[in-house]
Amino acid sequence: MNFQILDADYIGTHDGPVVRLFGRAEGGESVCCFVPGFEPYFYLNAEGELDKLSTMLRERFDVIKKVDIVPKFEPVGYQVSKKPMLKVTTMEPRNVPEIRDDVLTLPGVKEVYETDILFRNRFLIDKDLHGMGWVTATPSSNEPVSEGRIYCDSVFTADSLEEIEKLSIAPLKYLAFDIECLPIGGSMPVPETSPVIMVSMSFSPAYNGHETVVLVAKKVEGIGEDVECFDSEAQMLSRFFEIFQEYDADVISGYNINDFDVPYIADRVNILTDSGENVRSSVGRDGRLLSYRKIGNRTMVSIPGRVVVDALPLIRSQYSLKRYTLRNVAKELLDSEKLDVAPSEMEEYWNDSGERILKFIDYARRDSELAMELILKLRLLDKHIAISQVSGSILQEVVDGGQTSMVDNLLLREYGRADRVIPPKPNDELVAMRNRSSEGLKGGEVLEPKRGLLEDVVILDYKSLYPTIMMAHNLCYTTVVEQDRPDGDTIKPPSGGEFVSAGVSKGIMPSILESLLQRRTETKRKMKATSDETEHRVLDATQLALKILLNSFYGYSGYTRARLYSLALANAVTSFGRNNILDTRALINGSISKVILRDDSAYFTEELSSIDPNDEVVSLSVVYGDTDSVFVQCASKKDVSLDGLGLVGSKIAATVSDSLPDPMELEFESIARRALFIAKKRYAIWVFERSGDGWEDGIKVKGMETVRRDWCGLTSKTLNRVLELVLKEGNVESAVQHVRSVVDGVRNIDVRTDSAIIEDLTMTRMFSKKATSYKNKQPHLTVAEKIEERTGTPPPVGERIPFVIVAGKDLFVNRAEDPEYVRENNIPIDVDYYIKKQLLPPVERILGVFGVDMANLDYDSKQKGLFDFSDKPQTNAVEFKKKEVDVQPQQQTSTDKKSQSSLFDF
DNA sequence: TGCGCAACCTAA
DNA sequence: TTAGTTAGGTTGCGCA
Repeated sequence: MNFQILDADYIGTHDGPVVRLFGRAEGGESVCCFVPGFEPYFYLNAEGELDKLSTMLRERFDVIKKVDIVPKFEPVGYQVSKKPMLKVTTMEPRNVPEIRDDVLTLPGVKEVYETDILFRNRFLIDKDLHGMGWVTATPSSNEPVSEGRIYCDSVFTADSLEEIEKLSIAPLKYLAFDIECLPIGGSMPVPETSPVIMVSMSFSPAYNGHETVVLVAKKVEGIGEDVECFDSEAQMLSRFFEIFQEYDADVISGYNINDFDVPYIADRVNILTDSGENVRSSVGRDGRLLSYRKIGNRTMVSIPGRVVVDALPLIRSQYSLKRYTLRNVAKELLDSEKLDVAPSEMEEYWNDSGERILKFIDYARRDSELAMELILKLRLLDKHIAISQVSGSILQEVVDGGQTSMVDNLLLREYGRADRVIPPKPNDELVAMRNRSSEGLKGGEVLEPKRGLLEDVVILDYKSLYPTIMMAHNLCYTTVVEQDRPDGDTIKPPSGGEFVSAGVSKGIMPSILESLLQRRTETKRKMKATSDETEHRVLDATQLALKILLNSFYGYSGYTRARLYSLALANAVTSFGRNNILDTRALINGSISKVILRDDSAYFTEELSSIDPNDEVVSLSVVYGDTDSVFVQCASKKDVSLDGLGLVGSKIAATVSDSLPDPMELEFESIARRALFIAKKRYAIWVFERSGDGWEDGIKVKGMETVRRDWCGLTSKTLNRVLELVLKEGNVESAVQHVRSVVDGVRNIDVRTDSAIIEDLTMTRMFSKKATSYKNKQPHLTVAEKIEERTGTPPPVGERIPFVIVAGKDLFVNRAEDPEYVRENNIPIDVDYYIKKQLLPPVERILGVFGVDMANLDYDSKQKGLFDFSDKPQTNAVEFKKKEVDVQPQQQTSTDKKSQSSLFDF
């Protein structure tokens, strides 16, 4: 039987541990496959006589099943040869963590390795199986080991198990749910007092013909057949769990279920059970009851055999939004409206027996529908499924965890193959030491931008810079020269240290990266070849997953909580990177310097015997660069077409790439017809990218206020318009006019008549830590406190808090207010703050390039005297701009070229 | 007025 | 038993 591995765990039996693989088969059946016979173990590094130690271990610990002497490399450093270590096999997986500390106290024992690998991961790694990978299993005649009912269509013990190559994804079943609770007096409901009154469920594919089902804990007349009514909350919840198990979903979803719905239901079940009701909350494929664990601030939910996917954290990490309420997310990402009953009105709606209760039911239904839509329409899981397949981690681990677990997984696999052991995760003490001992990790190089408006800038970037550096220079934990001296070449990074060359010993990490890169290239090739849309999507997710993994290794190496942490390695990578971008700039400015365009080809001067009058000579100069990118300004006497600039870009890319070791590669990315550099990491460009045979244009903004969530929408919108006018139309005058009209509008805001404007004046900031650990007061903290005063509950840490600044004499931070409250109470906002602090400074940073200043913009300012106010600000601005431009020689040419175009056409 | 600091968010 | 990294700009505030 073939099935895709969704989840894995193990159970203990009197014959030792038995692994359970849960999955979904090609034909659509859910599968639970038992695999006996795999044993837990760890490694031990000791000095002295290993035979004696081995005997001592077996005598001392009766949970040790056997001890073998195996040759292994230590985790870090180039080593000429392996050394004998002990492989300790225990009876039960839990024995490994139980005895690891005691084992360390035995004489001669130096270190223990791989003592904290979850048994299911150990199994998957050793058997070369992967999360979301397909396996073919031969069912055994043996009865499946059973600890009670398994909620799967097919349950069997496997004689043999092997991974198979298969691109498709099994027909997964999704269930999204959402609960409604009855708040007492309009405040936040708590399980101790507020019952669950409705449960809304959405299914994909449908459940008995229903896409949604709503369960209601009271009798209601006039409902449809997809609404079920119950006499009590307990009966309703029992039905929920019954449907849950009957439907047998692979993916359990909802919005904020991890932090709210799941704990709430679990708590309610306990409360109801304590009061004598009978609710069995069976949800696992092994019948496990619904439960959750609090780890620090976060709630972890796991359901054996299924994957719990809360849409909220996924959306938080994948989309940059001002707010992550379901209402806002639905509006921004699905363009659909969430329906709501205000908490204060809920009781009224609930107690109604007519239209309002029906409305309430429909609203509830909508919430689980939206969660399902988010998962399916935004394809939130595709990337995670691909990462699971590529890294080998179980899907739940990929969804919940970060990059560490995927890198761990890949490293464990390859270290194992190369007979190297891996240390356990560092304890807090070691982490503290690593953090303390910091000579520090230096990062990427950011080139000083040439500020102002530039034209014809070719943008190039390094393809996977850090991974390719690691490959090119064989940088790895396993190649760093520490204990043994190599007999052969070494590589000395600019940061210091020494690594053996690939000729001496190829590093494990470079090998992993190479195979990931190769797979990515292959996947992209397949993508181009296929015409099947589903296949294309799967391949696209796969290549993206490969890219994410490629880029995770560097960060891991400099992460103090990583199993393998090496400052020498991480610093080697970035130091090569810094040198590389500086060398690239020198090469382009220096020996390349000019490119000549002739007959749709690009040449260097030395490639041509003479310069023809029809040749276009393009002079190059690097005007900006950040870590792995270079922006090259192209100056020419004549206008150069996009295709011409494309040729220049490709010529530069090829030339620079040729000068670099494989597989480092500079790629031509795009062309900015106009580019405005404000500061490092802050710029806007009118960019043209290749699209089929032609070019596709757009405006790209980096780092400026338009893309920052702690600035108000009014600023973003105004700035975007200004950038568009300046970059696309070259029309500074219109930009100035636009800003003036906006400023005018703000001056005349009357909150009482125009409460919609509040939306545009709202800023948000993340409530990033407990209120007590803030050293300084913050505007969003002020609002958080006010909300707590008003409702009794503060917003949770991690939430983005919206606020506006209201009029008054007090300190800025104290005048932050909840926008909702401002709307309801018609509180006047601080018009001056919005003009002087929100609108004008960012605008001035842009228009200042053309000589426009505050006085030109805020012409209606009541404090005219503060600024050097001019009679004819608009003319002033433009004349200044013209002069500015004329002063710069690079732009002299562009002025000539474009003197008839809109830039100076006024 | 200038400076240092905390806090935020972004680029890569 | 959580969590890849550093570089960099901007703001508000308290203080010399």
